[in-house]
Amino acid sequence: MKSMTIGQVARRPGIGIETIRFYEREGLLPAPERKRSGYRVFFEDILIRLRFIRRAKELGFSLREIMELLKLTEDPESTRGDVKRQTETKLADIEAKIIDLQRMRKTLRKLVNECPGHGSLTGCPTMESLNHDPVAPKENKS
Amino acid sequence: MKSMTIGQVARRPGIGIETIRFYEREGLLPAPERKRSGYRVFFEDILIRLRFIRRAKELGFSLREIMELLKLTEDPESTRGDVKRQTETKLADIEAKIIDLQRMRKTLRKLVNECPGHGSLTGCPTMESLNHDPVAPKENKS
DNA sequence: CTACGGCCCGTAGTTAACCACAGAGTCAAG
DNA sequence: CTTGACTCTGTGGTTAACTACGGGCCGTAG
Repeated sequence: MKSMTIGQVARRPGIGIETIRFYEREGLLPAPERKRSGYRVFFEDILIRLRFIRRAKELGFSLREIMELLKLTEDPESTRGDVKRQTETKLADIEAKIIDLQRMRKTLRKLVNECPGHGSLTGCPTMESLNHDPVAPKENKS
Repeated sequence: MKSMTIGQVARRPGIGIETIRFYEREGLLPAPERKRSGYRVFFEDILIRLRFIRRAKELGFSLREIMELLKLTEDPESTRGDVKRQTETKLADIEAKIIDLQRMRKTLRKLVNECPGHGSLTGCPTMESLNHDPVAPKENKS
């Protein structure tokens, strides 16, 4: 088992030393072993953990949600159904966001198309629209 | 000209008194008139302003960007081209976000479909995937 | 042995867009 | 005149996910 210092772990692109300590504080990483000096000692498994976290983030999971997922892996009672439910929830979240953004896109496209792109601002269709047209409300909360 | 207090302005759904003061501090609203008592005095035009802000927010503009837009309306030199450019930029931002989310959606859908939804976590395809599969990286920056 | 880089901890700052609160003055109804 | 609702300012807190910093050990190459 070759051990690593925090700096060696962080050397892998995309992770800062501070981030690792932050994840540890937040409970996303288990408290690592320490040398007598207090230096953290890491092994291969930390890399797996960090990769898990990074990939889940790429999929839109928040750190809080990732922690839920990680807790599942430690609970022998947890099932694939639990994981599937979380994934489905996140999928639904993301689909809602897409719909939201598509609505914005539609309106913005209309504005761009209507805009002559020259002339003074007086009567500018885009500005008029912002002043008067109702716009589909943006949903909130992730 | 009927005047309003800040409370009467805020009575319109969706705006808090604190928000109006916040917008004022941030320069999104002009400094209003005051009574000798110090009370702010508002007129109809504030409602237009607030509506403009709300709609631009619904379209995904940040307050900073909205301020840019508002500055344009006050600069006689500004043209529709200026506004169009901002709108196009925002449209591009939003399209990028949509693509990003669509990529996440695709992966999550795959995970949900592969998931049997029952059984222990050992060998759960979703967890395996998070541990091992490369996932298309999420773009960052708004 | 000394220098220099690595690591420790705790605290605080960052961004966005607010929300909350304390303590004080104001306004209007009765 | 009193009461209760409203408003004022200024400051601080919130959430998310880090990032930075200061002061002080640790470890190792030369």
